[in-house]
Amino acid sequence: MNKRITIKQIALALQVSISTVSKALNDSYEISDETKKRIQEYAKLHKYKPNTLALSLQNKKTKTIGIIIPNILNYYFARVLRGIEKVATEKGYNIITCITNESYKKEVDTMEMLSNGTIDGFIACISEETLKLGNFDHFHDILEEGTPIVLYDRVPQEINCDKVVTDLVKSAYKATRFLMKSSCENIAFISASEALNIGKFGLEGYLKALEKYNVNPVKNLIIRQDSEKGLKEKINKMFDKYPVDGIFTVDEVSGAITTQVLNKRFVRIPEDISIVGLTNGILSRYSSPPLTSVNRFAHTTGEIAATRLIDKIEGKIEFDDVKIEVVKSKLVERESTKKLFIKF
Amino acid sequence: MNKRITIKQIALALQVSISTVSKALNDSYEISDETKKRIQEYAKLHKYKPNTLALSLQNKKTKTIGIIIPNILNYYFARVLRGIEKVATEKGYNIITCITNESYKKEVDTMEMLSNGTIDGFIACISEETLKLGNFDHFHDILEEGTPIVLYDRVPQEINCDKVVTDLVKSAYKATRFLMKSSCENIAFISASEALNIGKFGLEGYLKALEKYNVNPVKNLIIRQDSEKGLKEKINKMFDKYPVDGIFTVDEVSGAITTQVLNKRFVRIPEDISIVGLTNGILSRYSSPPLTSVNRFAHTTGEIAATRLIDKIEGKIEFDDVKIEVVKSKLVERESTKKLFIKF
DNA sequence: ATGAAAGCGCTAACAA
DNA sequence: TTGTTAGCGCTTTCAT
Repeated sequence: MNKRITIKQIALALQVSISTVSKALNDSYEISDETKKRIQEYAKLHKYKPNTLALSLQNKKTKTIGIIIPNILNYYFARVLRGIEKVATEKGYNIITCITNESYKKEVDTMEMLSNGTIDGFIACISEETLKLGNFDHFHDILEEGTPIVLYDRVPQEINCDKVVTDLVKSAYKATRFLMKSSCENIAFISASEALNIGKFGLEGYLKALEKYNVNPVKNLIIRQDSEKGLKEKINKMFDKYPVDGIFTVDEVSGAITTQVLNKRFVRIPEDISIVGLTNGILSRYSSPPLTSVNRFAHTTGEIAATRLIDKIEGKIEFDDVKIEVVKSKLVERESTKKLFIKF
Repeated sequence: MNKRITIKQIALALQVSISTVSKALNDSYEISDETKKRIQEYAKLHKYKPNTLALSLQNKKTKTIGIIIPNILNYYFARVLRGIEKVATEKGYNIITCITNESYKKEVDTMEMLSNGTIDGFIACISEETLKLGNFDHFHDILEEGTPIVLYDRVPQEINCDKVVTDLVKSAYKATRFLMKSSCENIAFISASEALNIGKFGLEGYLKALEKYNVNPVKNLIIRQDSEKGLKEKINKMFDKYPVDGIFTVDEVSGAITTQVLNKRFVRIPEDISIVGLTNGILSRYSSPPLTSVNRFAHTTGEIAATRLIDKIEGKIEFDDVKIEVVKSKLVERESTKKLFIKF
């Protein structure tokens, strides 16, 4: 079945030694042009391709990096992946992508499995469950073995390796501030991602902004849960009771659901209520109306992570030279907020 | 730096031979319990993990499958990936995911690169550019080498391998019929994915449905382009001129943009105009209102593809036993269409 | 019960 | 210019 040809077979067919073939195929100066030509032509004819496995075994380098993604349906992660992929390809690296589905076990298993010669390094985002458990031994083990890791998005302090993050608190702060600058007075906070960074830091930034502008947080204007279940009802109830005129949503789904509720209640966006989201993905872009939101430059995050990892793999950076890179975010104004004439 | 321990080192440390260590670690009956214990304990202590590369080289099996995805930001593909991933994990296979960004060159390069021992088989969706060029030599080559391929979603007849598809024509037919059954009389067709299967077969199904119900297609009610550029304007113009009361959109973005336009014009959905989409992703689910659309069971598609491929890799199916699996689709009723009381 | 040796496909130091 | 040999980490057959 497997018809792939090896240098051994070429050597046999052409009555030369294996090493001659190897050298000829690598265009070594040691081999005569004539022999080279003969060998290369034969190789081409028979579609010879070097066995990557054998090469990797030899070089102790696989030119592959392992990517750990908690959830590929998350648009942010998909975009990070794209960024990684771009840089990896440019630098001649393959990527092997693994999805943990936010599971601790899956994460441990895959990382164990890959760290046995299959990959030269990891770019990982820690799963929700692992984060909750707080058990990072697998990361420590792998680092100890000398395999470099770059963490992105979710980055516990306990793990001593390179990290790429967005300053979510600041981003949330900016988003909330924007609402206040467009003269919203009762700004609600909605999150369906309570367990994640985005939920935690989003709230932090939101509160920080309120404090800065001397607004007292109102408990009933803050909706926090870790799934979208029952969110619609909660939002409706909040609107029934309170004169909300600004909403800060942490994740895209919250933003979308809020918009659905508002549209159904015939509330005008942004005339009656403004919305700003902390996540800028397709839902925000294609919502009716399109939602103003904070763009977290996922693509850049991926690029930085990949560049850093490959530099480390190739020894351009010392293994112990560990760095945290903070990717800037940017508020993208769309139609869910009033135009501001005073820029700040 | 690289502190991974090998059997050789264990052998040296314990003053036994390499093969003894190998056998002991594989729990061979040949080795005395005592020696086994000694070796296994030492291995555990030093966190010995077998080198996957060496194993693969030996076994000529890598237990890895290569996944080719044209565009990971596409929700459908991301879901297919999940399905593949699930089955692969269950069966102890790793996946190495490559994104072609719809580029022919990228596709050829990655597939060449991986088909040299890195993977045992491919699950691939052909890139848009490759489809346009009509050059499938790389697929033929790989198949000839004895590497199994399962194609999904985009499946040219020229390639003789396993395939998993959705019957898009039928799906589009069903979607259009649904609009007619809810008494729409002027049904528009909107596509921003002209170059893709979905655009082509979507139109075919749409026209088929019209024909079946003796409705003459109106050229001006059909909008076809291969990007979303200027789509909004075109849709607006169409609404200005024609009394559209039903819309069939092929891709999610078209659906979302149509909804945006409609909302902006204060057209009520579904009271004034109904919308049905051929793609069921997050945009449809979280749109205002949520869009009725055809669910293509991406997850199932991935599962089937992976199962088929692994069966083939493991020799449970003959290499030449080639099959096309058609995954059924299902119309998901949401709020962009009127409720039908007569089921059909 | 243990070990020596060959081999998976390839490279590279060394020899001829 | 070409070939021999050892070795990457591991398994497996065949001695011992």
